[in-house]
Amino acid sequence: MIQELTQSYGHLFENELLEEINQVGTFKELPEGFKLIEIGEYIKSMPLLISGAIKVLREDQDGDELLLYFLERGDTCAMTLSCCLGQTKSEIRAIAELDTKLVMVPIRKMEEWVGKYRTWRNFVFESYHNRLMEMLEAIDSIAFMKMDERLLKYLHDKVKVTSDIMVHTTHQEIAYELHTSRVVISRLLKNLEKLGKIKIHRNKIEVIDRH
Amino acid sequence: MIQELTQSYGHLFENELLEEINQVGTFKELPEGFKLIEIGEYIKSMPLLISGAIKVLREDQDGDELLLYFLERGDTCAMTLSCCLGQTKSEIRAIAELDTKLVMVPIRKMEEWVGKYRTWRNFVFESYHNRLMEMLEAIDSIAFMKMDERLLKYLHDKVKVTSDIMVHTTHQEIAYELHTSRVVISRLLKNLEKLGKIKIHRNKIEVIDRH
DNA sequence: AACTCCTTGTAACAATGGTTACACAGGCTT
DNA sequence: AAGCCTGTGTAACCATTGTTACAAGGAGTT
Repeated sequence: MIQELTQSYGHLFENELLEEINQVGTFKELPEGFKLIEIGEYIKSMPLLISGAIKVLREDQDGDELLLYFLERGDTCAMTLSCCLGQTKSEIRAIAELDTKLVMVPIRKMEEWVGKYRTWRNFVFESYHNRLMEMLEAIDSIAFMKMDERLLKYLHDKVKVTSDIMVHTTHQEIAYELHTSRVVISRLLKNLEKLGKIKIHRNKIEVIDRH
Repeated sequence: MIQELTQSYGHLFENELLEEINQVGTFKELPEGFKLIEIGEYIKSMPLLISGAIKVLREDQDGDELLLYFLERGDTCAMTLSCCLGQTKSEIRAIAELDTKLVMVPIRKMEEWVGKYRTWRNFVFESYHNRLMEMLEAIDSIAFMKMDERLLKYLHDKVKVTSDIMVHTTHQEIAYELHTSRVVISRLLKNLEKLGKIKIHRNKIEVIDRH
């Protein structure tokens, strides 16, 4: 696992820290769709992403979902981190968006390293920063954008995360993640198709106007 | 200033740290309405709240606003912190909601203390945690609640922050902070009044059904 | 009292998004 | 081919929110 760690985190951490991570961390490969964290669960370790992507979702009391953001290579989940330190339950759900490789690090070590390694500390702070910025972006989308814009942004984001202009999703799934109904998504997708921004296929959408 | 610091932060920090804060920090009293931070500004110091409250707002390109959350005694602004460490511009606007006392601490010190004081480190992490949770709450409100629920929540939050069941605000101001129009707010307030949850006065709203 | 400014009330209408209901198409199994 | 399941298209309708326009009230000033 050490070479994969070095590849993704070598520019951030010194060898000593990489070595420690290698020793206490557990390497995992998750298939697409695998649920890492469920709302209400206690969390015992923290993921360091090597490859693939994780989507982070919020849910309300009625079970309505909303996509918050994606984690990619070099990211960690500050929300997890936050919950760990506070010993609180997870407020979010995390699901592998793609086949994903990552290293799970026990919380205890994580705290120890914050005191021990400056680079780790910076990494943790930067992670918090990134997550805050992504939350802001999520808020912007919901608060200021209309559904058709949100939909297009959603598709572009998916294209970026998966590196594939074909978004393999059903209208119903999109509806869940944007917290709206399938009918609305079908309607708006049809419009986007008329505008030449996408092409609708069965079980997948081709994004044409990426930018 | 040391006694005010001790009062608000004595249970968190050791005397040595309190002493340091006392030496490098600047004590400030801000009148209600004072703008601490504007979007796009660079930030050079970090606020530690002693008393009063700060409201934190987000704005989109068209100048439309949205209230994110309040900071109160014992809080600091993780967003500020985040921007400091990353040397990026502020993504938010911060305005004194009440007459407010606080201590401004230069960034440099702040970073130094993260390495030096365990208690400070914990404080900073906890602050990040709290801010993330408040962002989640904001997202929940916008994504899952209808405008009348959001309005009632807004009023209850104001009551809590100001410790006053009279909310001294115009309908227009509320409309700005919830990112809707004055007419909508007037309409929904009238409804809430009919339901006996509030009483509408000129320039202020009496919240009856607090819980 | 007359005037002015700010705030609130209200009606009428438009736009967006949510709901229900149903038809139909594609792909798979039997 | 017949049957089935899932996914998509579409119409009709409703609810919520946003917009425009105007009336009127409260408070202070002249």
